[in-house]
Amino acid sequence: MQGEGKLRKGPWSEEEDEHLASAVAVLGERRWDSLARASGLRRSGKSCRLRWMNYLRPDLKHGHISTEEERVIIELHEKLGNKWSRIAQKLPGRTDNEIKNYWRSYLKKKSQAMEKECLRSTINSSGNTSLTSECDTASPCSINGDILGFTDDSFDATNSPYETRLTEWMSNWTPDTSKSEPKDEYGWNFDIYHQECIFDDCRSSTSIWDYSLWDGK
DNA sequence: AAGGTGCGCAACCGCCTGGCT
DNA sequence: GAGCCAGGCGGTTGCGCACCT
Repeated sequence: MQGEGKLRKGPWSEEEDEHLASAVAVLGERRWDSLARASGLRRSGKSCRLRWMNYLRPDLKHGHISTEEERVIIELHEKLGNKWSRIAQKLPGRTDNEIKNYWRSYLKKKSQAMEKECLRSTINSSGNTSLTSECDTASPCSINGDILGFTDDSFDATNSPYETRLTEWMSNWTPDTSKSEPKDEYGWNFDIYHQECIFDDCRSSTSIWDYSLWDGK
């Protein structure tokens, strides 16, 4: 298609950013292939669109996801699943890519917390560290070792297609009903995190963000 | 100080969808 | 209705940086 040599890939330079911004100012946010050609940028239309949408758009927020934004993401993900663009529509200034990346790291933290909880429950109930029936029926441990056929070391809960299954599983799982907390006003259950804190005798938090800041020491 | 490891994020890939002819 | 194409979207990869040992 592009008869004028190879298209550039990889990170965008400042000059390219400026060039793209000027082109968008003149031609508008559409016809990205034509825009890419007309601007002289040796980038694909897709690449230009992505760079503009995810980085250069003037209305974008840059920086950490706030607690409130996090709440919205969790709530909407519960309703919509991995519909990142739909979720992003509800968060002005945030991109689908940003939310998707955020969710992946969030999910990773969450799965790690659950593995800890699973181990803790086992230690409490049996006095040793081997997995028992408490963990091996429907927990991350069983997903980890039995159902999906991963070893503990190789398991990565954030990778699809297991991500979806783990998400579904987590939305239903209550690790220890004797210590369960009521759901908050958004219908979200913080059991896992509270129990981690109880275990280390440092229970003071009431939000998942608080937990994510806790480094387990 | 150097090497290893984990994390965050930008960017790419490939499939899907909708509009146009 | 069929085919084509641009754009949209979700999944994945890879790089750079910070932190740890």
